[in-house]
Amino acid sequence: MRLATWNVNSLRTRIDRVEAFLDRHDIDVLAVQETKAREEQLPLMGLQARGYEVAAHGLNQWNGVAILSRVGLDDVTVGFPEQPGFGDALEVEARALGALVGTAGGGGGVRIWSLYVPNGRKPDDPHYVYKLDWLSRLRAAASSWLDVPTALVGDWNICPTDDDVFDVAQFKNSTHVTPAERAAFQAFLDGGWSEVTRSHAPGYTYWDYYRQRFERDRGLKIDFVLGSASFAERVTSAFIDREERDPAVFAGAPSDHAPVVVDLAD
DNA sequence: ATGGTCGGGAACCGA
Repeated sequence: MRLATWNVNSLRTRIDRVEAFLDRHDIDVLAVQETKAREEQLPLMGLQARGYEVAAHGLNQWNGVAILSRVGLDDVTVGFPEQPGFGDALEVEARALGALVGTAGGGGGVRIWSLYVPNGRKPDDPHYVYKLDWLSRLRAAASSWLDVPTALVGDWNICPTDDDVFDVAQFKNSTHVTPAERAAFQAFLDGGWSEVTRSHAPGYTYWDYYRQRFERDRGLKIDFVLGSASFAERVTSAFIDREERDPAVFAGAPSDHAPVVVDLAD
């Protein structure tokens, strides 16, 4: 089974590229972030023609995540109902989703969570506290799935090491690199999760749109796949599709994130 | 320290 995660920065704007990406790499399950689309706005025709269905989708006022799959789906759970939203009480918290996805061969399901970890904005912003609290709640919620094949995939908005930042000095007053955020990420690893892409696919996964950050390879590594033990042992390879981020390779504007692809043994 | 570029949705906010 081939799994991918990709912050697409608007599914509607990017749909042609998403479909081409699914075709190009023969993807079975795609976890997407920043869909920026309400349910009724999802561009489904081309996806359904390719055999994909939306396994899960959730949206709050400024974001949205989804899981697209062409393999059997089962027992889909959506949302994080115990999680309070940030700010407006009417805001729907739905930036973490879980879906149980059965493998095509039938040999046991894999749980895929499509995550958009809150950005944090600035270390002195209330949203930063919210980010840390959100991660703590996610870890607690996901811990019960450590004993089954589970992957927490998506945009973590954390650079776990200095090597994951093009210039850590530029981030001295910024989120993504603070000790508290790194400790929050490390807590997942200490708790039994394994990051399964780094060893196969080193390098950045995100480059800001401005100042030609991609062309100069001044990026961040913030998109990760954390697997439970029974998921991690099935991972055979992984790669970052840098071409998808390269403005010179494909038609139309790229997302600011590159997709990360993971292969699983049956 | 600021600004640079995107996307959404129609003025700025979020990243």
